[in-house]
Amino acid sequence: MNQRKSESEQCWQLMHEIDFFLHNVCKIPNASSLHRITFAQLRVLDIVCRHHPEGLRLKDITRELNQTAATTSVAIDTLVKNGFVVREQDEHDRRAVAIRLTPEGQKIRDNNAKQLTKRFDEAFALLSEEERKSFHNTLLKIWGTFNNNQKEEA
Amino acid sequence: MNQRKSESEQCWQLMHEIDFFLHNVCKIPNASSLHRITFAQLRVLDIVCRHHPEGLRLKDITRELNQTAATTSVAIDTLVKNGFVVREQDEHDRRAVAIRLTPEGQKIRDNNAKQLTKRFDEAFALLSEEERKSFHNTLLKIWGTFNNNQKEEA
DNA sequence: AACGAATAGTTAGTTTTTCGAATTAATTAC
DNA sequence: GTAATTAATTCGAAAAACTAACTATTCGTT
Repeated sequence: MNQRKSESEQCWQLMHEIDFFLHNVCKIPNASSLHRITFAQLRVLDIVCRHHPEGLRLKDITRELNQTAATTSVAIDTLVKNGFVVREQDEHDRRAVAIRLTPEGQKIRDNNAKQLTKRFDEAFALLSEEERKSFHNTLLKIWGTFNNNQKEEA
Repeated sequence: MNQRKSESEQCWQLMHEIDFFLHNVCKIPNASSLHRITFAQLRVLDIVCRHHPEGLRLKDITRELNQTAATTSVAIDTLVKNGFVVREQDEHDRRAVAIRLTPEGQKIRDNNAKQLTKRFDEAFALLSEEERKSFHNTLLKIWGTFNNNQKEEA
């Protein structure tokens, strides 16, 4: 007989498992297809791609990844080294850099995203548009709660 | 008017969000003391905990993590070093090791689970009954999809 | 206008995570 | 009883993450 668990407990455990599955979904068996890029790098590339062609600042990428600036900076280093993005001076603020996608970066991103997206589609196929939206909203709400609590503790 | 996003794009974003959510919410800020454990390590500890007190073999952990044996071995190294698990000889197969939780490891894991549950409780308190149920159902649905897919592949 | 505070980003040093390949030891198959 | 397989470890290397210290620029206040 399975022991009674609170709804909260069930939920975070489910999220744990889903997160784990998601990362496995991202492991493409035919590894040659995840061409010359790791999943973490692809995520950065994806963020930059969504802001093509204006580009965006390192600060913004850091926020979207919810990571430290140092981590992002190093990640960008690798992407620059591989020729997928470029660092440019921001016109308005000379402290800032603008990260922009190169044609090569765009190509890599499109190729890889296509394959991953296909797998995601299957994974989320059972959700209706409405369900996804509602789920998305609740996630944001919960996240908001956590954020507020954290600030209070600080 | 906000531009209509493709279904794929929404799924991709949902995946980013779940991942982001987990990695931030499940980072318990009280990492001050000896009770320091990373998210990846907690995942291993969680697997071992589910097989307490019999323990389980490195091979099994590797499969559950969907990772290489080398990766798992190194992860176990860290957990052993911190006193959260022990390596023991398997009785039936002298090549194999049995990974078992220590009381200290159990404590860490329980403590973590308790805090996470508390966080979700707080967040859920601000949601309506309906919202909570819908969220839970969606989680179950996604989880179910992944489980089915895995079985098919096997 | 000038000073200090705040912000953007980089660099250095460390630890963790991951992989592939090589290695050791034990077990299974024929 | 030898060959093949399996379980786990080790090594070398890269990526990813963090903190802390640092440079350069901008903002804010007086």
